[in-house]
Amino acid sequence: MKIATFNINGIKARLPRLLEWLAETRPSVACLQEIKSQDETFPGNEIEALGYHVLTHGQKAFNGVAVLTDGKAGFEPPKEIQRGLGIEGPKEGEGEQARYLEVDATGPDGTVRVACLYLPNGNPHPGPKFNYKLAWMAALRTRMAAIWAEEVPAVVLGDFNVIPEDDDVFSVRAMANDALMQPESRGAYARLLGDGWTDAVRTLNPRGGVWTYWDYQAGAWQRDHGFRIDHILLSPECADRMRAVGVDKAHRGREKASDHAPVWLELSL
DNA sequence: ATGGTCGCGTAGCGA
Repeated sequence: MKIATFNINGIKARLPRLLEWLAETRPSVACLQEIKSQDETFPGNEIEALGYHVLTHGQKAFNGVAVLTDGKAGFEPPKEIQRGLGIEGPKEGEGEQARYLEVDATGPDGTVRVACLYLPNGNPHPGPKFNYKLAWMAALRTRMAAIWAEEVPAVVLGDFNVIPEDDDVFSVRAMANDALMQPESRGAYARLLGDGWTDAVRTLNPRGGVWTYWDYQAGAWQRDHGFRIDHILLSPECADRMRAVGVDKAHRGREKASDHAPVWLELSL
């Protein structure tokens, strides 16, 4: 089975590109971030027409995540396990932002726990938004420990908004003050790996230089000024079954593209 | 140091 993550940066602007990507690459499970839509107005019908089941966790205008499963390939609708991590947004009285959706994905070859996440950006640093990011990462670590304890095949993936190492960014100097690569952000990410989770995308090149995001500004795509912030973490039950991993880089170069490229993993399960 | 570009929703915030 193939499990993918794609920060689409707005479903209203991205629907044609999303449908195209689904049809061309046909992931068994697709995790979407930044749908920027409420559940009621998410265009599920057009995605279902391709044979996908759709589960959304959205909010108005910002954030929002979704999980799709390939009904045509014999996958059941995503079975919801948990939405949200119970962390209040950084603004007073704002409530919780829509950033986490955990499901069981069951297909012909078995069940995988899939946690789709959109981690807070955390800029500007320092400040309340950065503190919110760190609190969110602490809650994520707690939740991942609970998943670990279930000893099920599990994949935790999405836009982590963390550049893990210096060789995961086009220029350390250009990004030095960004929340995405502060020592606290990196430390929290490193603790997840220290807990035993495998960074699947890192295996593409252990020396770095793999990008999943290119800014819209300053000709970043044309200059290949990118960085790696979309990650796929595997429980031990999945790490042994990893068969292939990749970045659909060409999709970043298309008309009206997202600023992220899709990232995927093939499991022998 | 600044400005550079998008999306949502239709001003200004978030990235």
